[in-house]
Amino acid sequence: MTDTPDILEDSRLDKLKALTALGVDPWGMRFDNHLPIAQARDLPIQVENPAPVRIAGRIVLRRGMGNVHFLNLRDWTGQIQVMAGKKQVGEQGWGIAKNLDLGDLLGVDGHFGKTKTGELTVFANKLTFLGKSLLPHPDKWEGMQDMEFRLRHRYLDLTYTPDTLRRARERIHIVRSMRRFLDDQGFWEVETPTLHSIAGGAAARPFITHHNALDIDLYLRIALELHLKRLLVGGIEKVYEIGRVFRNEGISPRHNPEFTMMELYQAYSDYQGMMDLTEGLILNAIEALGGDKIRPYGGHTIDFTPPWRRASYADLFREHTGADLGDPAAVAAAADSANIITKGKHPDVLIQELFELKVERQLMGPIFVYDYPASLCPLTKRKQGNPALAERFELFINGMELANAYTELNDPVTQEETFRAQLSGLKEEDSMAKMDDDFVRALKHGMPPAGGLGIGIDRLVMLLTNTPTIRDVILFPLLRPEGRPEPVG
RNA sequence: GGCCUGGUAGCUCAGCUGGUAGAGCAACGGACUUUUAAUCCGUAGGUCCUGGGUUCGAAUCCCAGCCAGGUCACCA
Repeated sequence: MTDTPDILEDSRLDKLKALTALGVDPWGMRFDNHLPIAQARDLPIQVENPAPVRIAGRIVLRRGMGNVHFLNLRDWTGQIQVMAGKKQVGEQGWGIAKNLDLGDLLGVDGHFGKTKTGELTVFANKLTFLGKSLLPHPDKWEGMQDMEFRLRHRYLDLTYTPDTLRRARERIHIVRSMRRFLDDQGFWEVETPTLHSIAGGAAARPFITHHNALDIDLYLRIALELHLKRLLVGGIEKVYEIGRVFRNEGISPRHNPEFTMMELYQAYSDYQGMMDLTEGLILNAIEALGGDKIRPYGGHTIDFTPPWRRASYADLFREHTGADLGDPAAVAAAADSANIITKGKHPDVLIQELFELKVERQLMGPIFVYDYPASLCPLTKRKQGNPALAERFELFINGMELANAYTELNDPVTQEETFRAQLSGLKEEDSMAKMDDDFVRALKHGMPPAGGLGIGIDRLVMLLTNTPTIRDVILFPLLRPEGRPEPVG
C-alpha cells in the first residue's frame, strides 16, 4: 500500500533535482508574514492598486497552459487560485512553476484580484518553493474514499477530506469551550497519573505495563475518578481533568481502546447540581460551534433547546414497557414480549436489560434519566429517604449515553464494603471496582459530600459534529499495524 | 470473539455464467498567457491482499489466512 512504482516517484525526484539545479532549496525555509488564505479571500478587490498579498499552502490542483499556470493552493483556512505567468514570475519562478507537482508546498507573492471569469486569484510575481512532495497524492476529484486508506494516511485525509479538518477544528473548539466554562466557574484543571497500581473507578479491563526500576506491573488508567476524589479530600473543592483513559476492550464505531474523558467533582454539590452543570457545559460547547441548537445527526435532527427533559428511571420504564418496577410479574411479562430470556435471571438484571433494549435506544433526547435502582450502581449514594434508589443520572442523546453523574459516595465504611462485595466471586478484571486501600483511607479522613460528573468527549464530539464513527473524531484511532509477518505454519 | 460485506494501476472504480487486465484522474512527451475536475494528440504504468486447491485455463469457483468496514456480544 505504501509501495510506489519507481516511475511515479522518479519523476518527482527528477523535479527535485531540477529545482536544486536552479538554486532552489527543495525543502524550503522560513516564510514569514503570509496571510491565511481565508483572510486573503476577504481582501478588497481593487483594479487600480491591487493589494499585495503573500500566501503559502499545498498545491491541490494545477492547470498548465503553456506560458501561464493556474494553481489551486490550499492551507488550513481555505483554498484560492494562483495565476503564475512566465513573464510575471521571472526566470527562477518559471523554473519552479515548470517543476511543480500536486502536493508540493509553495509560497506566493503577488496581488489580489479576479480573473476574466470572476475567480478570486492571487496573480503571482514571485514563487517561493517551500517543500517537495515525493509521493503521488489522492485523486483530485474523488479524493479519498477508502476508510482504511484515510485512517492510515490521516495527514493526507486532513488535506483532501474537508470534513476531517473541520471535525478536528470543531473538536478543539468543543474542548476549549469546556475548559473556559469550568475555569470561569472556578474549577481547577489538574493532571493525575495515567499509570496506576490499581485500575479502579470503572468496570473495564485495563492495559498492563511494567516499570523496570521498581519492578512492578502497572495499569493504564481506566478512569479518572479515584484520584480526583482524593483531591476533594485535600480541599480542592472544584476540580476537573480532561484526559485519556484506556480500556482493553473491543473496537467499534463507538469504542476506541483509548478515549478522552472529562470528569469533574464539586464539593457540597449533588447530582441535581451536576444536571444543571451538564446542560450548561454542552450548550456552551454548542455556542462555540456557532450556536445552532437544532443539529443534524445521522438521518434525523436533535433539538438541544433547553431545558432538557428530566425523567426518572421508573417513570421512563413504565412509559416504554408498561410495567411497574415494583411488579416482578409485569416486568417478567414485558421481558417475555421483548424476547428477553428471563429464566434464572435476577429481577434487577432483567429490569436493566429491558431498560437498555426498550428505553435507552428510543431516547433521542437530550434527556436526563435519574434515580437509578440502587442495585445497579453500588458506588453511588442512596437517595435521601429512599434507599432503593441511587442518586445518579445519565444523559442520553440519540440512544447514546453521553454523561454519567452521581452524588458521590463519601462514606468509607460503605465504600470498603462495596469493594469487598464486588471482589468476592468475581474475577478481578471483571469486577466493578478493585479494593483500593489507599482510596478508602483517604475517605476516612473525610471527603465532603459532592457531585461528580463524567462526559465522554469523543462521543460528545461525534454528536455535535455529526460524525457517525468515533474513528473520525480521533485523529489516530487504533488500527492493526500494517505488514505484519505471516504467521508460521 | 460470532456473523455479513469488501480488498484489481499512485487515487477513484469497472471487469457478466471461468478464456489470461480495463477506464477516468495522477505520471511522462508534445501544443497552448485567463483556465475552473482546462482541453487536444501521444506514451508508459499491475505479485488482481497472501497461500493452497479445483480446472486445459482462475481477478472470477472452493478452502485457509491477513487487513478493513458493518453488525451482534462487552463496554463509555
